[in-house]
Amino acid sequence: MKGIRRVAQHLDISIGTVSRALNGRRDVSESTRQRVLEAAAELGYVPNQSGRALRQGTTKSIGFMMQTGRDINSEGDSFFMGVFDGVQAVLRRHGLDLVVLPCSSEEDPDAFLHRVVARGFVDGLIISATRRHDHRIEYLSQQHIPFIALGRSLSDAGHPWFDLDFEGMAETAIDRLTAKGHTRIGIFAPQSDVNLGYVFTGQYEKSLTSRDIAYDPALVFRVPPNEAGGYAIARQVAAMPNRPTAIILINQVMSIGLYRGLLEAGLWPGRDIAVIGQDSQHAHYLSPRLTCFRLSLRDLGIALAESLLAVMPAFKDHYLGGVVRRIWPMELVSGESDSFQLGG
Amino acid sequence: MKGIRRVAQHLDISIGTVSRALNGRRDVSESTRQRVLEAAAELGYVPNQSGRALRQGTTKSIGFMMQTGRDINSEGDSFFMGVFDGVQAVLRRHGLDLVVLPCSSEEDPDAFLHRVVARGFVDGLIISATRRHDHRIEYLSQQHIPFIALGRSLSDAGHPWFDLDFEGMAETAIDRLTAKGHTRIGIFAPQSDVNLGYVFTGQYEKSLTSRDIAYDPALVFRVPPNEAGGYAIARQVAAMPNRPTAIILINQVMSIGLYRGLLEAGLWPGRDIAVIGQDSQHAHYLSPRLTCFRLSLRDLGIALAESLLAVMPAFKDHYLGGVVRRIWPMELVSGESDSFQLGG
DNA sequence: GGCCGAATCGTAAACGTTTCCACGGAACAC
DNA sequence: GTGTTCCGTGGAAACGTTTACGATTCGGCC
Repeated sequence: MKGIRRVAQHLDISIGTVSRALNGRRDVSESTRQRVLEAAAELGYVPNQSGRALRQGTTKSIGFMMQTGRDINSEGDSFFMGVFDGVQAVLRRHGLDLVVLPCSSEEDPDAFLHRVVARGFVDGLIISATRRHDHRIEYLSQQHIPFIALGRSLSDAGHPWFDLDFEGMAETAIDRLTAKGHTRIGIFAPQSDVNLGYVFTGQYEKSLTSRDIAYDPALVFRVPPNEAGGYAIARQVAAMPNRPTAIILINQVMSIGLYRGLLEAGLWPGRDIAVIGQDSQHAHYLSPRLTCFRLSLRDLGIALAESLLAVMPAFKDHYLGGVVRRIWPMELVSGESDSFQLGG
Repeated sequence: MKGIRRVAQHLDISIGTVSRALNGRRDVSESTRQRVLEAAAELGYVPNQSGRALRQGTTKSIGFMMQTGRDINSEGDSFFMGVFDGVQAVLRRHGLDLVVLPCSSEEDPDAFLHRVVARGFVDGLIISATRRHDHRIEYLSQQHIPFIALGRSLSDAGHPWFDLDFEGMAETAIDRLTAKGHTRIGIFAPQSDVNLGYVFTGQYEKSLTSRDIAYDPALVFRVPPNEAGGYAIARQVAAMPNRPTAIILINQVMSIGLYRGLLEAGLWPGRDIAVIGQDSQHAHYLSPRLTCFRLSLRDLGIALAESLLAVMPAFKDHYLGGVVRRIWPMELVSGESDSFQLGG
């Protein structure tokens, strides 16, 4: 005798009553509910996931699809760990569980997602590494699976998304740099279809032209979004005849490579060239100290999970009906890497 | 009409036949099998996870328990992403899926694991952040859940584990350093119950005494295993009257903090003090270049997954019966951070 | 022709849970 | 005493799948 039957038999009552007692329904007397709870605890009974899911058509778990082993994600692996912590904390409070689903580099992301959804693995989804043109968005919208995309996309199906405030960061950084006399400001732009910060490059151009500074395509560096990319930028910059006087990298890890490349070329951040980057556990230990946009990953995870709940009809208290679009503000913290006045 | 019934109806055959055809049983004619496969592909049918799991008592998925938001894991968050990639690749080839289960910092790991197991979420488990005394090991052994622990533990229940070759690293590093004249060699030791490299400290002492070098407890630094810990070591070292001439850090991220601390104190790695660390995406961009133990995370993940399969009776072709204990060898690659002869 | 075995396929039970429905009894109003 | 309501409980159906088992067909062989 296993499962719910065991505790029912132990108390000599029906399994229906046990189930009702445990699920907090009110058509069961308070005395039997107490006895059931005790017995369940004593026997270490926890409802079987498959049975419950099969019956109620809900798995009580949320999937977080990520893609491993590709340069897409080098945005910062540590990025995810912090986010998971926040997401899981919120979900637990609502009786949900977070299951992270790594799509290996050998598998097609669309096929992977299809498998996950069709198998009925999860009640809702968070997808990351959103691409500018992303089939997953159309698919999930069409299948009516509650989901939220981490990162904007051009495949806008009126779907929910959550993204960093790239516009704000571009404007803030450029405002700060131009105030110090900089006019030649280099940035990183995504190479492929990865959406990573393409909003940023758009705002970059706007912010420049609104200040009557010419937009120079040569200052937009197309490299992979990882340490190697940062290093590559430094090498290119060092070799330029008319090099930029400042560089903005909206990415957690690129500054590591950039620093190394600059230092090798004899260029000191904060003295020979200004650098603004993004905060991370590692960047915090760069020297000279990096001026960067701070980011609490856990708080971001909390907001992300709440945004997902807001598009899940099953959660009436959080449900906001339609589509959620949330932009996460960032705060600039001063370091030494941009602390000089140009032409002074 | 949903699920398997739909494709059965579509072909006007019974659901049993459909199931058999898809599951590769041989009591179904080859012609109907082909028709079933076509129809399934056309209708986009994928067996429902809950139904299948309920019936066969197996979920075809492997859990990877990790703990987020604690300093335990700062061993390197990027560590896991690479490992996941390898693990998932192997599992897929055997029809399994990897689900990563993040235990948030707010939840008790033992309770978390109990919930996962009792709910029948997974067929097997990989547990990380193994502690020296870890209830999870006893629990899983007792429940007869196939699992493997990433990291050794004193709670040795004759259970399967997988760990880095700390003995080899200690011996190699000390051999290399003593050959260059070093006798005062500092190392990092775990603070709490985290097992992180406690094997290393043991071998460290052995390797020293076998070379007639006195073991000095003052050279064993108890700090958190993250960037801040590395930084703390540097500060302590700089302030010591009789400071070590070399430091070994068997951790992916500590060297980042250590470098910063040393440089702030005017100590140059590779000139004033020797440093040996562990490879990582970030450490690769330290300057001067870090002498470190290289590690392919993906390959480690592959070996880890194969080790797990070896303790799962359901996989007869890989099953090795009893307990698996596997030590992952590491290779030292020379950098500049220890490239000087002492007293030269 | 009758019988047997092999090859295919349909039927139905089973997995563990939730939930609808019905039933019995108590309480209450008439 | 009868009817009505309400509460608590048991029984059974249902979720979607796999699989043991039985049924059917067909060919071959005596």
